[in-house]
Amino acid sequence: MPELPEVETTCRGIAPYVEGQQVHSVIVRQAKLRWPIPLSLYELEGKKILSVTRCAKYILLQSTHGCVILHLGMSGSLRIIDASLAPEKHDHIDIVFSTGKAIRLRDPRRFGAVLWTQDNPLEHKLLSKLGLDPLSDAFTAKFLYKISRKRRVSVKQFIMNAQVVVGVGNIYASESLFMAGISPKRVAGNISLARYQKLVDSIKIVLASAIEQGGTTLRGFIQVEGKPGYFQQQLNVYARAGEKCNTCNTLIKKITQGQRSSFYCPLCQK
DNA sequence: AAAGACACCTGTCCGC
DNA sequence: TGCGGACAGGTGTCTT
Repeated sequence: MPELPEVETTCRGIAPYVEGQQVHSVIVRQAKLRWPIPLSLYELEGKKILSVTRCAKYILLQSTHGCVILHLGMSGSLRIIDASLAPEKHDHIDIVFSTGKAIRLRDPRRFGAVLWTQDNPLEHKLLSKLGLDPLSDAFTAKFLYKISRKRRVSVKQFIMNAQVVVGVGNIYASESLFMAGISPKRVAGNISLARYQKLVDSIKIVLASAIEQGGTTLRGFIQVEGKPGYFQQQLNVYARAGEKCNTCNTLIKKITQGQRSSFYCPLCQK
């Protein structure tokens, strides 16, 4: 699923159908997601949605009295549908509006989450300790350089650490490191400020570009209107093990780091 | 405090 | 065609 660009694309897609709308009903067909769907979610019924925002990879639906905290996990997606449309196998939750439209959550693996809070969602346990948003001005080379000193973890795992920077998942971590010319195996604490500058620039470019393309679709990820994202057409290394580097024709390598696959060009990335 | 292993769950793909 | 195993875009929690 969803890394930051897919979540951002999803937010933008649902916002026009959701903001300012009255919730008619909440339908839960499968309550066993990552955490059980709380019964308090039904408090959303009758409320009006004020805003749709993204915080890290969480989608926040702020209503007049309480906020839905939604996460798509590995395989989740949201669509806007007519509420009368028959649900399919993994369509677990609908939020139905008085307009007759509904948000429908589909999530085969059920690593996603739907929670409800009456408090400030940013103070929620899941959100309060998150690192910087990579698209914010606060996310700078100086920041990465400073907090990486004495860290012995690989740079790839470091930029995937949500306590450092949020939203850089497995695809865009590999892609950003390729663009920056940095090996994913480099130790985070040994990287120079100048190279972190290159990395920060690359992360921002890769993510912004992926958002423009509607995200990456590898295994059926769909956007709100049911279309796929198109960024996979410009992946340089991710899922390309054994293929030729687009820059130098060297074969792309695949290694395992922190139990996740990493892809890189051994010649372009040092 | 940091790093690593493991957990959650289903679908798909590849080799035999 | 069927079956077993590896693998998949995430992240909280527990153990070293």
